[in-house]
Amino acid sequence: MSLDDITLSLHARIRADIEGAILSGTLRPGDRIPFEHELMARYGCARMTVNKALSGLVEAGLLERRRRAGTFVSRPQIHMAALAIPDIQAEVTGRGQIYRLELLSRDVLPAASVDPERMRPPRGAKVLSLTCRHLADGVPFAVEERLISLKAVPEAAMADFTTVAPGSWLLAHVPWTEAEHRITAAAAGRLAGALDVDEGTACLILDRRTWRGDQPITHVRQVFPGAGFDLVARFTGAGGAG
Amino acid sequence: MSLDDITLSLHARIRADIEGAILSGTLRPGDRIPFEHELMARYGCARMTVNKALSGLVEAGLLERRRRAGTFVSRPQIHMAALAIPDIQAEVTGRGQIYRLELLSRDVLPAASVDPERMRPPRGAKVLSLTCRHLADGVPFAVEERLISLKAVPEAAMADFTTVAPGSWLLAHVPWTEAEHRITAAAAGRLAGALDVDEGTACLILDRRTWRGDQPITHVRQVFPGAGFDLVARFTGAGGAG
DNA sequence: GCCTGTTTTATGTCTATACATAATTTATGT
DNA sequence: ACATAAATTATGTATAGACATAAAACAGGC
Repeated sequence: MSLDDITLSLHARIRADIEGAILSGTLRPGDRIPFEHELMARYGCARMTVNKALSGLVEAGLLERRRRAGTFVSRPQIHMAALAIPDIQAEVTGRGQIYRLELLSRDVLPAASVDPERMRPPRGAKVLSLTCRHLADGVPFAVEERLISLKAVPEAAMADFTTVAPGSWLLAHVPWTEAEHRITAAAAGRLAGALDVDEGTACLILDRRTWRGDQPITHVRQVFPGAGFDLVARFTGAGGAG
Repeated sequence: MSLDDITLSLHARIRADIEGAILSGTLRPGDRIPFEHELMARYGCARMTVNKALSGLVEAGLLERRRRAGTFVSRPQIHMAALAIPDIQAEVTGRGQIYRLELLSRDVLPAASVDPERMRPPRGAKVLSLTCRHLADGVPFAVEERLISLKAVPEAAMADFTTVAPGSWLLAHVPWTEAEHRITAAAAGRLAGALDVDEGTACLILDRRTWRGDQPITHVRQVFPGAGFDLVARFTGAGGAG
């Protein structure tokens, strides 16, 4: 037990001890950890206290429990990395740069004319189609082409997207239940002009789709010029060092 | 309460009810959920049972609790997407294609000659440098350039990387405690030949670094030709639909 | 108004106990 | 030997109570 643990509650301390042993490699995937009654004796507490600590670690995916057999350190097969994809405005501001938004186009389309690859709005629905440019310190940072289902988000028809980025607006107004991200690389192509780069420049493309139940909410394709923008994810956890 | 809940334990049912209300949008970010004593009365159970259900949802990030104020639906500021970055061999095999590995080069370098941008091995350590090509049905799928610290993983010096991909081998043998992923787009450049594409072709570049404590384990740069490879993440959760 | 304590209240943590359940081990009958 | 039943055991779930603690609400004094 380390000195700075004195402020932690007992169950948090039990949890931290086991988590530490897993993260340091003392406990390895597949290892059995002490039985609840052993931990109970070691920490001099009730079983519920131990149980709460272990339940938290199960929830976090670090432990697995098998009745009659005991509690084991998880063996993470597929490695899940947490990748933060924040709002572009927040990203730019967070870098200490000045954010500016430009609305390049705004149209309301009938559902039938929407590319079903991008969104499948319900029959008869109207869809708001937006093209925006995000600038950081005056330099093009990303261009986005977005569809918003006005059936799912009727308020979007009234929103002023010349000052608030559609992404930020939706983030604050509309909850989703399902989402899909797709990350690809491609040449800048027809958006090269808006990004101030050459047509052949390699760009990072982020497709994001969200739903609420069965109903599509939005689809956005954000194009970042290859240089200057990375998606970075740093995290702590346990797994095989692939 | 739905009919298929009859098999769930009470705390799981409370949890499912609240989770459902959040995911369906009935409960929105920032909303207060009923107090523990109210849920206790509603479900006719002890407070610990309610508490366990809510604790799980806090752990999962769906709820936030404030003493004296109550329990609230979380307002996810930064949107975290779970992105699965599995082992390439598993990825190819999972697509129903035949995986083949080619080891293009293998060298042991002194720490001093390693680009510190890629890895900062401890003084005097030796580093294994590998270049591999991954093929799916005979077609180049990715090329990787990898460094492995032999100080951290001495067994790697003996491993046969002509049959097992270094990523798969490390995944199975070495636990990490910290990792960093970086995703960029760039032109194929000098690796174009190995990928059978044109030099200017846009490629997706995945940099992955892992540590165990302070000690670096591996750095790998995997280059995927833009066409044919996407990183896709599909998930369920709750948040603003940005 | 503004800055204090004081009270209230919802969550935080913990106990000691009870019975349920699933899986393993041991015993038993044929 | 083998299938079957019984005992064992670790986790799963739940209870009813207790005291701690942080934050909001309220009061009183300046």
